[in-house]
Amino acid sequence: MALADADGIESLSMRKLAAALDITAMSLYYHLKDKEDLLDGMLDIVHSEFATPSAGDEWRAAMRKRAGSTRSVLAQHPWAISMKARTSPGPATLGHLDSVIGCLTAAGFSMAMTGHAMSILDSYVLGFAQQEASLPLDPSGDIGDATEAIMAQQEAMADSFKNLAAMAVSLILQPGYALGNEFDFGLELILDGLEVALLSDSVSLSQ
Amino acid sequence: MALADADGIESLSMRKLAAALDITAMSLYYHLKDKEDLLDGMLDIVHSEFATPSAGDEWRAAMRKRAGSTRSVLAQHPWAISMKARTSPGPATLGHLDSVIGCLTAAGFSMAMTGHAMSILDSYVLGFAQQEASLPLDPSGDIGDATEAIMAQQEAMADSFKNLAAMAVSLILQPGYALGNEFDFGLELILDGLEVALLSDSVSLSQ
DNA sequence: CGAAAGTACCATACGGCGTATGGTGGTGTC
DNA sequence: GACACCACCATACGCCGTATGGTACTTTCG
Repeated sequence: MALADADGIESLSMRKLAAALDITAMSLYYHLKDKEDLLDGMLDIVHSEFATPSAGDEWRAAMRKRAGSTRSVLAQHPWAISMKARTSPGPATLGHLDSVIGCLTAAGFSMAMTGHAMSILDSYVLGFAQQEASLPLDPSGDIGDATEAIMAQQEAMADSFKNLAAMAVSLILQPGYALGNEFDFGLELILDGLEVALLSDSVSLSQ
Repeated sequence: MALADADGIESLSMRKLAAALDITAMSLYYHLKDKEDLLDGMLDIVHSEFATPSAGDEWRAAMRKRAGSTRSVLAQHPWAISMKARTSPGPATLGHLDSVIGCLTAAGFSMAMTGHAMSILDSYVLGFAQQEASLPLDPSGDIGDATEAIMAQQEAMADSFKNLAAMAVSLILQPGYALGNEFDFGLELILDGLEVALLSDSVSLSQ
């Protein structure tokens, strides 16, 4: 994982991993079935780093914490993002999901509504992490260094893509703009929506 | 793209692509700088398949159409999902974004709110597509074939992951459950939230 | 006309990859 | 003292992306 964080997942080879461990490539195959097996294990470790709700947590706070930690963990291990859509989950992955379901049902969510909530939250956070990872931002989230590169394309865009150009100058290039702010907006919007859905859900159940 | 759709992106090599075109691998390098160049081009074509809002479209309908078409296009080209987070957008990508910005600002969204709306919608749809692609579902979205495999793990899970097991039997394995239904729930929740935000946005602007 | 320039393709080769096959020496057990 | 097991390794095969340096054929132009 240190190698993948430093040089990118595509440059992690069995030979390089072995060299970092002072053994040869083939020795790895005593411990691992194949490279897939290695990646599955790495992904499960990533899942173990996500904040997991404890029994009794208030659901909104728990989901906020989970979303935030997921985002920051995935920012630290960007290679995990595209792998998250991987079949064959490990124990950490399953345990994490289990706690989330427990938290939501304890808060009064029906099983169907729990499924809805997890689907929308997970999709949002995963998608956001992926978009965030694709931007040439420094870790602060500030647009910083990229500004000049964008300004260079600015003239070419002004003709063909007027709206895009307008957004660039009046929003994205403004000092203080950071994609991180967008994350909270969307997350709160979703949590608000879920709260409403939760209310009508429990009403319909109690009738 | 046909090759990537059929056999997966990881099995698309310059040699195989060349063979499919009845030329040799090195001949491709007359037309392409390198393999990255090829992938960038493929991704831009995918972007051109997304439904793009026309001037004057009602924003909710336009965003619904865009989200739905994005989802189905990405389901058809699953390899594009992990590539979507790719720097160096092509003309189709930029043109698409431009139209979306135009649609939202025309509907009364401020530039900041347009940014919020695009961020949350794009994150949600992209994340959902990624999760959808990772599930072993048949194209209908029905759980179908996977049921037996899940049932086999069922006993092992019942002990360690009680909530997960409960969700499996009472929700996911129920006949008629399909992940596709989750998509619409989340999308409408987000659109509702944006509508509320749009109203308070224009109120605060008119004051 | 003939030469130069440009276009589309190709043969060969290099270093890297995942991993199949078949070892090797050290340790613990009965 | 025989045997099994553990952790590691040497060699080799068939892939991969692509650097280098061609080759025919067509178009352009003095």
